[in-house]
Amino acid sequence: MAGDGDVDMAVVGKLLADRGRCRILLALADGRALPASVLASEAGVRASTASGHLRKLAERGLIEVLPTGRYRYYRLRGPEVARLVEVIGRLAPAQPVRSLRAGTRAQALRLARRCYDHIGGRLGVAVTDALRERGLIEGPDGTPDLAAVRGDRIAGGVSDEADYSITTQGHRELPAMGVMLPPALGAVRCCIDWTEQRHHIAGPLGTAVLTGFESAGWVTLAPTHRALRVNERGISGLRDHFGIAWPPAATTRTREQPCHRKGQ
Amino acid sequence: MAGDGDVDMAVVGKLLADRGRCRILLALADGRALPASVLASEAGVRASTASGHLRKLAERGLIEVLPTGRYRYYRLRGPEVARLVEVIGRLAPAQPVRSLRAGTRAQALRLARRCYDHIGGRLGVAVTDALRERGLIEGPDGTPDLAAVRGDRIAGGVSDEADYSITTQGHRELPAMGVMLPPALGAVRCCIDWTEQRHHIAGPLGTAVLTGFESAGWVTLAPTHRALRVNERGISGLRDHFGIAWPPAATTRTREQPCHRKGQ
DNA sequence: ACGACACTTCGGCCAGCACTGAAGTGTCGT
DNA sequence: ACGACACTTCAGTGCTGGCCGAAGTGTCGT
Repeated sequence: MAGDGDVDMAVVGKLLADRGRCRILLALADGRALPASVLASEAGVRASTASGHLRKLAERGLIEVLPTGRYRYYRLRGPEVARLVEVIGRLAPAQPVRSLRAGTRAQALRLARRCYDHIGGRLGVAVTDALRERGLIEGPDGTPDLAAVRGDRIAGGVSDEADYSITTQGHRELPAMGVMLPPALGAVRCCIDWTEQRHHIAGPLGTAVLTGFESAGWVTLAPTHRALRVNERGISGLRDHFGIAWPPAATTRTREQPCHRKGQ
Repeated sequence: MAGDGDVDMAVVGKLLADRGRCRILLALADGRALPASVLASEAGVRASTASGHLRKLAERGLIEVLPTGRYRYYRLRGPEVARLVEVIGRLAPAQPVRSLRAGTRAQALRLARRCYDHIGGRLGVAVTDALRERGLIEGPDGTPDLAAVRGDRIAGGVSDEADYSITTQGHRELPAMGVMLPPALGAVRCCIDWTEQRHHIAGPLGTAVLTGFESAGWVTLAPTHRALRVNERGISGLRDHFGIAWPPAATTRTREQPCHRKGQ
């Protein structure tokens, strides 16, 4: 009687129940394709174990494989998987930082990272803020950043997504700023950054911004992980076109995981 | 070195790795609060087992408890959890139907169900179609239903969400149709129905439509599960105001799970 | 042709966890 | 005050599944 004919979420849940597999998905969350050996070291397990993980993930359609010579490159299978990673990330606690390297790496990720097809971290939020301040995009009825206003906890009821839209001014000025707008572009999807707890642009506009930045040579993806590095040209570009001072002043201390305190 | 300081998705994944717990979440997916005993039978386990599940889910902030006398009502904690259920549901396969009761129940769910704060199933899609055909909402650059056009598989690259917006005509006519528009309403979030593989309205407008239907007494929630039943008044209301013939002609056969065929 | 390399499959080991019945706590009806 | 009821905690049991090393397959460099 119970749950028959319903959807069996547990088969996907089991895939997400292992730390190693989650690390693999997280490593792929920037949209790149990575070989099995890299994913094994990313997951912190031997090649044989990682191979089993990858097989299971591929069987369920969460990732796909691109065989290339003796390497086998894996990548996320479609944007819905990236969304799944994002949504779970918002509900999950942070892992404790156990080494200096991990600390600097975590900080780099907090600063700027690639989320499948758009920019996350402080840079993503800063760009979103800049676009709004300059009137290129606007929220529903022109409200400021909802999440920032409320400053809520994750479980506390922050509207999970807000829908901004591009203003006529945005349509006019954005192409000049290196952001090529795709022809069919209605509203702007925004999701909440799990490090910043603020809205940042995603969706088609987010993709356009990221590709614009990349083709202008402003940002480059770190070789081993999904952190984005802003180079000299990017720093001046952000300043001149967006009014963003980068890197940001280190006013915000490394804010620890704001999530669920245990036991009610 | 691996994954430190990153987000630990596995702790959430472990919660989703059990069929019983998933059934609990699914039972709560309509936004209601249910007592532990009901959730136990829904999950197909003894009360003691269910109690353990509920404790774990509550500890991680996925659900919250409302103690009322000797009953303890549980409900999802916030819309992000409902989103998580939706997102996973789209990637998960259907459970096999093992009984006649389960079959009719599954069919009722496919027909119309409540998804936390909006309508899903064929009814949700039908309403969305009706609103678009009558010019009350429109997609980016007025495209028809993207998912319907492509007819794609889940993993095949259907845009996971599209953003529609309300037309001026919609702002004028919707209130007369019993749909009270909230003041701040920019774009319309749409998500893809996991039974219909088509867009249906969610977000604020979805909530407004559902509450409009409910307060007009058109639909009622089934007592034991999240299926929505359309009564006489609802049938005529849907016909007169939306041009929807309900119940729909049974042209579309019970389409089986369209998901991942195993092994590439 | 040879070894080095990337990756997979297989067998065995061990930990974690879902499940239950029984016992305990708090609440409701009479 | 008493039993019925909703729910929780606890101790014991059994299975699922992650992990590794060793061995096997296919690919690349020289």
